[in-house]
Amino acid sequence: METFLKTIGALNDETRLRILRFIDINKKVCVCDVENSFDMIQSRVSRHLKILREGGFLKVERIGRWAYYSIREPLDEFRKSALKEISYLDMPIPPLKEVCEDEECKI
Amino acid sequence: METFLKTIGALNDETRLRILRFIDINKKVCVCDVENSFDMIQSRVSRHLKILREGGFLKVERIGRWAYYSIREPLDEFRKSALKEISYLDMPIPPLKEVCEDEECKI
DNA sequence: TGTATATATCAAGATATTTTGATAAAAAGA
DNA sequence: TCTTTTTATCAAAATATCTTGATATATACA
Repeated sequence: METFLKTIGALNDETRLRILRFIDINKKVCVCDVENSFDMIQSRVSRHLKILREGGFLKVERIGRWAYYSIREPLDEFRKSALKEISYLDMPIPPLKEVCEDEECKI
Repeated sequence: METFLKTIGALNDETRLRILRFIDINKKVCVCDVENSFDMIQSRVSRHLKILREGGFLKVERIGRWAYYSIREPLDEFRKSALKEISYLDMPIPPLKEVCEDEECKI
C-alpha cells in the first residue's frame, strides 16, 4: 500500500515524468546533467530524483563528487508498464547537455 | 500527457484505491452502496467516483434516481495492470452493504 | 403540486505537494 | 587549510488536493 502509493506518487508530476523519460533515454546521468538539460535549479532536480528513487524507478551510484542516476534493474512488471506508457507520451524531452566542469563527469 | 496524469492522479489516493477495488470486487454499485459500505459522506464518495471515472477506470449508468458505477470495459493494458497491482494490496475493503430504500436499487 | 431520495457540485478550511533560495555536507585539488 | 564543485536538505511561500457541510438538480411517488 505504502509502496504502491509511493510508486504512483512518483509518477504524479509532469516534471518527474520528463526526468524519468530523460533518464530512460540517456541511461546514466548525474544531477547536473538534468540541471543543465532541463535548465532547472539544483534543489528542485535533487528533490524530484529522490522521489523517483523512493518510488522504485531509479538507482543512484555515487562516484567522487557525482551522483549518477539510472533506471533501477530489474524493474517489476507494473513499473515497466508505466515506463512504457510514459515513452508513448507527447512530452518535450531536452537533449542531454553535459556541462560538468570535470572530465571525470563523463564516465 | 494530460490523460496519463489523470489516470495516475486517480490512483494517488488511498480512499480511491479502496473504492476502486471495492467496485472491482462487487462489479456494479450505486453511490449509496459505497456510502453505506465505507461509511463515508455522500459528497466525498461522489467526488472520488468522479475522479476515478475521469481517470478512465469507471463508467457510470444512470437508472432512475441511481447512478451505477462499474469498471469501464475494455480497459487498456496499463489500467488493467494497475487494477491487478491494486488487487494485491493489503487494504481493508468492506463488504457490500446495500441499504437503498427502494427495491429497484438492486438491479 | 409537494415531499422524499439519490446524486452532483460548490465554498471554505485542513492537508499535502511543489518551488525557490539558503545552507550543509562531502569530495577534490591548490 | 582554504576554496570550489556537486549534491542533499531545510524553511517559507505558492499551489494543489481532500474533506466537510450546504445547496442544487433530477427522479419518483403520494
